Amino acid sequence: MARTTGSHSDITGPKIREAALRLFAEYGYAAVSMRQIASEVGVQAGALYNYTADKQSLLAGLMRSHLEDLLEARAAEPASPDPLARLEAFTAFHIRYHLERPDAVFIAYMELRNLSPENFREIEGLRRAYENELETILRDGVAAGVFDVADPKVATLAVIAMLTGVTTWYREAGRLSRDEVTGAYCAMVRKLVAAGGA
Amino acid sequence: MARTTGSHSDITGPKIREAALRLFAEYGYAAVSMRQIASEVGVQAGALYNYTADKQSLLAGLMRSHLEDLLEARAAEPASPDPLARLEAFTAFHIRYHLERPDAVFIAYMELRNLSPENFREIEGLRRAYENELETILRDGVAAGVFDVADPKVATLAVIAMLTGVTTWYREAGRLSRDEVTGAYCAMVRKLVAAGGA
DNA sequence: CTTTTATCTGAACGCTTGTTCGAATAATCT
DNA sequence: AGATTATTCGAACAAGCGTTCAGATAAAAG
Repeated sequence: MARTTGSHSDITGPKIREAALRLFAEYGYAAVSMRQIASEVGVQAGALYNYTADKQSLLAGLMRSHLEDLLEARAAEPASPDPLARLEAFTAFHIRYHLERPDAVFIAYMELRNLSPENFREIEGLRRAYENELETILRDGVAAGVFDVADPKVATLAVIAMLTGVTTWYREAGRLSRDEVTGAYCAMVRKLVAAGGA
Repeated sequence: MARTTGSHSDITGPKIREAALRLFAEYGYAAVSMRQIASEVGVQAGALYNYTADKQSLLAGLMRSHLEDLLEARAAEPASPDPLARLEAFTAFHIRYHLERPDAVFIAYMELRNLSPENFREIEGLRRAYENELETILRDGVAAGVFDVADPKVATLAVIAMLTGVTTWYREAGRLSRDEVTGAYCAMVRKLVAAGGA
């Protein structure tokens, strides 16, 4: 047997990426074999190499896509001149976006050590670009006198860690809805950066 | 050759745990082989099985030790009747303790998926016990009227995620000292939970 | 219908994996 | 000194790893 009926790269390609994403998120990059991915797609292991140069590139591609999509979606959001409004928008966006893609989020900050140095630098640059979005908001708010943040860089990392942490415990069937969680975090972030008289 | 001169379980045992901790943290549990660990210790792979039933137990043991040590160290800290003082103490303790053991911290929340179900339940219980420490502080502060926290459970998870995040970016040679970082986070946490008139 | 191209199989490559175990030697005890 | 115990080696096991490739078949093009 050889080429199978109905086979097409437009179908198999995405299937492979989806399977890899799911399996990497569940078991970790190193613990997942190419044969497992292939089996999930319904194909032999060798066929994967029509779609990726090697296992490492498959991972790097998933991470790159995730971060590029993230930046793109963020850029598509409506902007506002008001720092507080921008901060709330960022918070809500971050939580919504991340809760919708728990697998990609998990991989993108859990499998960094499995990247080659070049791939690592690239992915890290994309992440930095995203963090800069928040840092800029904080700096603008401080300059406008509506935020009180001693160290915007540290505050940026603190807020992002806090927000991303949602993905580790949020469950669809849990006590709180997404909107309730988003509201709770918006309130906490607002207090965290608030200037004295707010 | 067989038993080597100077061999003793009191020496080899800890050496194995230290090597495993370091390697698991650097490359991930699944990516580290028993032979790598053995080689770092200066021993053949078979010798490891005098100290652990299997690879999985070695990981579980490291995680258990870390969390038990954490709870023990926390219990040894002096308590205070004042919620705000307790919160500051918790924050400072958490950051200090975690910055001193980056490897153990990394493993303890990165390798949860490599645990068997029983091991997972046990480790998860220990983590919950630690989180309860903070949650109790927050609830007490709310009851005393000095904190304003809408959802103490969510706030607990948010604060811990924020604090633990320090280990992902802090570098000894970086811009800020440990004390400066601790101070910055204490200030942020204080604002995050502060009641209106604070 | 024939040719070209895209896609997949299936076998093979050398290597590594976690784990077991009898035999050997060092440390300790009597 | 002799006996016992603790500790390690070194070889072996079956299984699985990432990756390559010639050959086969489906899809698309002419």
